[in-house]
Amino acid sequence: MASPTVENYLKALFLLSVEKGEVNITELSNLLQVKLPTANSMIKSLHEQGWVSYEKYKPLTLTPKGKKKAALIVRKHRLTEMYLVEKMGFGWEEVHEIAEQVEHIDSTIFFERMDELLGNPNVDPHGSPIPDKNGDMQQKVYDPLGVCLPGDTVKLVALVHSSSEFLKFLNRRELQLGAKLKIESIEDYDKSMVVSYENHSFETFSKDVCDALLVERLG
Amino acid sequence: MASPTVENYLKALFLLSVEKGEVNITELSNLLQVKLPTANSMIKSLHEQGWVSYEKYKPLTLTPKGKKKAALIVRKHRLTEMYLVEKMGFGWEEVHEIAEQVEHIDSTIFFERMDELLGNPNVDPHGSPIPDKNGDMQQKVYDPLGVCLPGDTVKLVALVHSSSEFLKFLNRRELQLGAKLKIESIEDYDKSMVVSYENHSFETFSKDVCDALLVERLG
DNA sequence: ATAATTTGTTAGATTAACTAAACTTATTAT
DNA sequence: ATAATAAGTTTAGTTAATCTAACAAATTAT
Repeated sequence: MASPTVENYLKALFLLSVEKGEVNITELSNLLQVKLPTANSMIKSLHEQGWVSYEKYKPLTLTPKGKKKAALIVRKHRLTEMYLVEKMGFGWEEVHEIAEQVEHIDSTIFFERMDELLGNPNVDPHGSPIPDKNGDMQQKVYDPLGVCLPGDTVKLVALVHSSSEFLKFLNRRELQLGAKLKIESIEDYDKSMVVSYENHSFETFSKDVCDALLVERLG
Repeated sequence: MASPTVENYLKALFLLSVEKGEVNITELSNLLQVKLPTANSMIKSLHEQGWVSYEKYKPLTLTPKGKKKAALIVRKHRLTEMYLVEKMGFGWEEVHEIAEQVEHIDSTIFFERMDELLGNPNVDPHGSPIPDKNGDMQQKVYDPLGVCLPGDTVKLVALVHSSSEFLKFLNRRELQLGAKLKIESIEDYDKSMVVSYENHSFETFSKDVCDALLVERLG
């Protein structure tokens, strides 16, 4: 029905609006790696097809139909990532590129079977929520590690972004989702944090890293 | 690199040349469900890109480069079918459509992992050979059940074609690859065969069906 | 308030993949 | 041998997705 290209535009609009609220065409074209006029003319066509609400020079919004469609693509993407990690033994840093392609497969039974074999997961390997079959996604709001205080004990539950560089950085430090972290101290000068977890004691994480780690307070 | 469309043309050329030797553009356009001029102009472009040898009004052949490329697409298709049946619990009649899409995924690690998890299979769920990593495919020549004689005992090892109607027909009769068949008798009038296997005694198969079942003689 | 910058739009082209219609070459049947 | 049919080719045109270049509107900074 919708081409992979159209699906990618819808997904990008969805993800941008989840993280920033408003979406403008420049951001969209950057994310999709196309030139501005390309995105502009595509937006016109998405508007004509009822996926997007659009007025010249105004920010973009998905229509309910567009939002649902987009959420279901995100669902396919995140289910695939989970499947690749859980059932095929891939690392969390390897799955994005593959899922980028698998998400466009048009087969209800394929993704339903994945979902079933995984036991209906509600988060992907990076802690991002998996929309349900109706396209509804409950976005939990977590604190970044960066707002916690010395002495706090927290559990790592999700990541703000999942670039493969960041994921490899975490791999090198053996830090995984679910890990219990204790904040030992905070360096006042640069806000870097010293934390302990599992068999890592007194690891130092920069402010940048801390702001990308989403945690749940314990106790 | 090559678009899914180009990949589909190469795969079609490969499969047609395996089963018929020569390939003409009309057959190709029928298989791909496009009009003759569409196939014609694509063939010109495949020729210019070095995938296909082509002279006006002459039958088509893949170049070695085209043949290897095509075989590796067939490899991805058949590995996927095997994976879907063995690891995801699909029936052999459900996997073709999904594999038609998955075969275009560009990811070496993905298909290598599949291959590994499957234990490097050399046939797909319909008994068709899976080309190796170099694109080499050894096509075994099997007898169709239709040439066997009363009293013969044979093993079902492959199918001539795998339309989902045919596969469902076999499902209804609980006939699977690997089944040992005993030929009880042949009806002279229409060449239909009466065979027994597993817990089915004296099932009748039409000539058409017998010619589509590939077997290996036992003992 | 106006100049500078950023953001968005339009116009004009290109490429890939497709079509219908018209035409040509090859094959087959009488 | 030639007419009829089948197969293949060319031409001209469409749509989706992209681009560059030029221009217009909106926002920001002085």
